[in-house]
Amino acid sequence: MRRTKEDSEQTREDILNASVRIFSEKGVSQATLDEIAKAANVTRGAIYWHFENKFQIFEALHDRLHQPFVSMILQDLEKDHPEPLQQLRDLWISLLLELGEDEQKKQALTLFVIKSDYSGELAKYKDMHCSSKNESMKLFQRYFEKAKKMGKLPEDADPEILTQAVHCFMKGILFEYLNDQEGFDLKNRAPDLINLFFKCFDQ
Amino acid sequence: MRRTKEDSEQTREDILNASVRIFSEKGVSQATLDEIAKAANVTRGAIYWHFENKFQIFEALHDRLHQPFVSMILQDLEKDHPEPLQQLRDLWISLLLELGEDEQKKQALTLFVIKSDYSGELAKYKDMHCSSKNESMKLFQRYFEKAKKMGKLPEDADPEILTQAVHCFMKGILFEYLNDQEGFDLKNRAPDLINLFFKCFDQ
DNA sequence: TACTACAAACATACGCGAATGTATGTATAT
DNA sequence: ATATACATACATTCGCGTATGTTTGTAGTA
Repeated sequence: MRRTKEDSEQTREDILNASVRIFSEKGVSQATLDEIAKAANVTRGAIYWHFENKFQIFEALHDRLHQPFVSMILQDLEKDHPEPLQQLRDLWISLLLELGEDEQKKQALTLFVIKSDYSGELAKYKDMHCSSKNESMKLFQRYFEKAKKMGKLPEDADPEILTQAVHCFMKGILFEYLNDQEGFDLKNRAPDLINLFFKCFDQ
Repeated sequence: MRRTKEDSEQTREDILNASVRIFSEKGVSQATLDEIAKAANVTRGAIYWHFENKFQIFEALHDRLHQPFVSMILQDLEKDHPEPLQQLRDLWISLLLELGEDEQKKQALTLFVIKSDYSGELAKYKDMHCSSKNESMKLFQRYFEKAKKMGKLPEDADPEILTQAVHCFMKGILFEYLNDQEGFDLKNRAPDLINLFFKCFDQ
């Protein structure tokens, strides 16, 4: 049996990695702790040592995904790009292209976008997820506000509506891609789709 | 106890209506047959009389939603509208506005767009759902093909990509609205969002 | 440095409730 | 009279949480 601090931390990571895989495949409510344990090469005892229950794992996974995402956008916003709309467009294209290469991220996004219906026990976490979404939406809105201040947008353009539109579009792309990864040629289609959408804002 | 044919059919409908409500609230896998039975004022015995199991109810609900939708679009396509893009835009706006008034439809869409993750036992129905989606996407594509033939679109415009874009956008709007109906002012926002998107295609 | 005691880090075993499917009972329309 | 249209009763399974057992790192002591 292993018992050093590093080993323990590794076990925790193993459990999280197994969980995101199982959760994304079967949904949180359909996944069993025994299944996760087997996938992580531990027993349910180990899981209960590190987490209170299935939903605490879910919460831990959410943090692991969301926090880096926010700080990444914040970092991108720091740059004083001369064309904020182009910057946002490029950000989304690269995000989608990176996603196509990162199995872990795909699993995590599948979990939080598609497979988590936030009902029953998960309802408690809906607010958490909603406020995360609003947080990142406000960040995206800054791109449009920047653009408007720089005169890159029509006078009557409403940054809030534009943000909502982009957000819906991206959510839809993510949803469709994650739902049918083979049928959706992300690598070739993502740039076209995004470019098409951002043409709305030209002039 | 009731036992005429009409009563029996009414019981079946009661079960379906209760199911779509419970399913949309808690997700298919979290919903129990006992809960559905109570909501329909019957016992589990009645459910097992009319359906094999929970998933047969799910399948029956899918048909009840999808078939009218397809025939409605087909009917709309029959009209020889001079501006197919405008026609599609108006179709979507009215679809969304009607949705806001129709609690049953909201429940059904919530079920099939958000709450059904098609994993586990539901995996069998993913293909069914996917082909339904492709079927309606091909119908939407016809609007763009019409428009292109009429010279209402640039030469290099690809109807398939346009269709995919619209589809992603609409899915995103639906998703966001259904996920947070109070936070999303569908009645006021839907026209703005759709109009914004369709401006991509003007010239 | 070696020895001890304790607690960390799990594994194993147990009991429980909840949901499912089926088997059986029953009233009534036809 | 019989099959329909259910209601009721029963058995089984499955997953969860907890209680308990076991091993080993590590801190304290001398």
